[in-house]
Amino acid sequence: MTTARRQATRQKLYEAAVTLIAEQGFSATTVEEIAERAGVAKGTVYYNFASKNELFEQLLQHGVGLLTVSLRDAADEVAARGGTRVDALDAQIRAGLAFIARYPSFTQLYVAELWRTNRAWQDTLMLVRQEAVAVVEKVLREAVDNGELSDEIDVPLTASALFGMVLVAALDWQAFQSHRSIDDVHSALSRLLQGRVSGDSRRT
Amino acid sequence: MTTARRQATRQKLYEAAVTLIAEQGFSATTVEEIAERAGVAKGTVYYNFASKNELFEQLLQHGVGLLTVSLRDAADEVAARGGTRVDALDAQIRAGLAFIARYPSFTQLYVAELWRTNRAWQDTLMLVRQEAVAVVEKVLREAVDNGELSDEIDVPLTASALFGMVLVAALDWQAFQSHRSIDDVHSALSRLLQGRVSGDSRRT
DNA sequence: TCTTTTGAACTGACTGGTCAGTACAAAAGA
DNA sequence: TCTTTTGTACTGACCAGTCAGTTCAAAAGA
Repeated sequence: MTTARRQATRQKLYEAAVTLIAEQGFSATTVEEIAERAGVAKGTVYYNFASKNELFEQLLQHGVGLLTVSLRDAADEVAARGGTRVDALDAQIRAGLAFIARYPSFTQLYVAELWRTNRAWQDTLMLVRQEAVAVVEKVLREAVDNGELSDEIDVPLTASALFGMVLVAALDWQAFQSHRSIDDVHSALSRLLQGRVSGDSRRT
Repeated sequence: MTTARRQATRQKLYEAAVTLIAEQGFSATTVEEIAERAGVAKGTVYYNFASKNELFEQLLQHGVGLLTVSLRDAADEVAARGGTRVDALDAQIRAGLAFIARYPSFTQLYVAELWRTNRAWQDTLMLVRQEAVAVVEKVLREAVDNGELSDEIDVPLTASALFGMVLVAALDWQAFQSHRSIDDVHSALSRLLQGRVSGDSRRT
C-alpha cells in the first residue's frame, strides 16, 4: 500500500532529483547525491523505486502531468468566460511561461532529454510529450474550425513551433535576462503569435 | 605544428563524438566509444585533446561556428540582391532549418546542454550562443530601424523566441514528422513570423 | 641511391577511483 | 504488528586518464 508517508518521501526524492539532474545531467548525478539532498538514506531510494532509471521515468511523468493539467485549465478557464480560441492560446502561452518560471529545473531537464534517441525512457518521453502537445493542438484545431485562424496552417507543426517558442524564450529569459517580468515575455510572444511583429510602427 | 593528418584525426573524432553524445549525453559517452567509432585508439584522443571536456568544448565551438557563418551568409545574400530585412529573417529561418537538417546530432546536443548550469563548459557555451543570436538580433534591429518591423518589439526576446521556434519545430520535424519536406516546415514558420496565422482564411 | 635518424602521431594495457545496486540488522513510525 | 526508513558495508562493473613503447614518413647524411 502507498501510504502518505511514502508519498512524502517520493516527493522529496523528486525534488532532489530534478534539480540535480537539471544541473548535471542524468548520468552525472549519483543516487547517493539524490538521497543526500532529499535527506534520506540510499536504501530508501531503492525501497521506493526499482532503479535510478525508474525514479527518473516517474519523475518525468509526474512533471509533464502537472504541465498538461495547467495548460488544459488555462484553456478551459477562457472558454468558461466566453473568450475566443485565440484568447485561449494566449492563456496557454502564459500558463506555459508560469509553469517554466515555477519549475525551471524540470523544464531544463525535459528539454535536455526530449530529442535524445536510444534512451531507456524514450517511450515514456514520447508519451508524455504527446499528451502535452495534444492540448495545444486541440485549441488550434478548434480555432481553425471556427475561422479564427487560417485553415492553411499546419496544426501539428504550428503547435510544435508555439511550444518551442515559449520553451526557448522562457529558458533564455530565466538564464540570460532574469530581470524581465513575466508580462514582458508574455507580451513579446503574444505579439509574435498575433502577427503584430510584421508591419510598420503605426500599430499598437 | 598541426599537420593535415592531425586535422583529419580531429575531424573524425568530432564526427564520432557528436553522434554518440547526442544519443547518450556527455557523461554516458565514454572516451573509448568515441575512439572506437572514429577508428583510432583511446590514446589518440588524449594526444589530440587534453581531456574529454576539452574535446567537447572544441566540438561546441566548431559546430556553432558553422551555424553562425551560415546565418550570416543567408542574410548577406539577401541584402546583396536588394531584399528587405524581413526577407533576410526569412532566409535565416531557412538557413537554420537547413543547418539542423544537415547536423541534427549537433543541434540535439547543443539544446541538451544550453541551459544546464554548473557545467565546466558553461562559459564556452554562453559565448558561442551569443555569437549566433547576435546575427539574428542584428537583422531584427535593422528591420526595426528602417520601419519594416514595429519598434515596439523587444529585440533580444524576439530573437530568442525566433531561435527557439526554429529549433524546436525543426527538432520535432526530424524526430516525429520526418516525412515533411523542408519547404513545409519553412512555410509554416514563415506564416507564423509574418502574422498570417491570425485572421480568417481569406488570406494567402 | 641507399641508410640512418628524428619526431610527430598513434597505440593499448594498466591504474586508481567511482558508482549502481545489494544485503541486512536494527530503529522508527503508524 | 506491519510497513517504512536507516546506515553501514560490500561487490563487481565500468571508466578517465597515463605512459612506455611502436609506427612511419620525411629529413639528414654518406
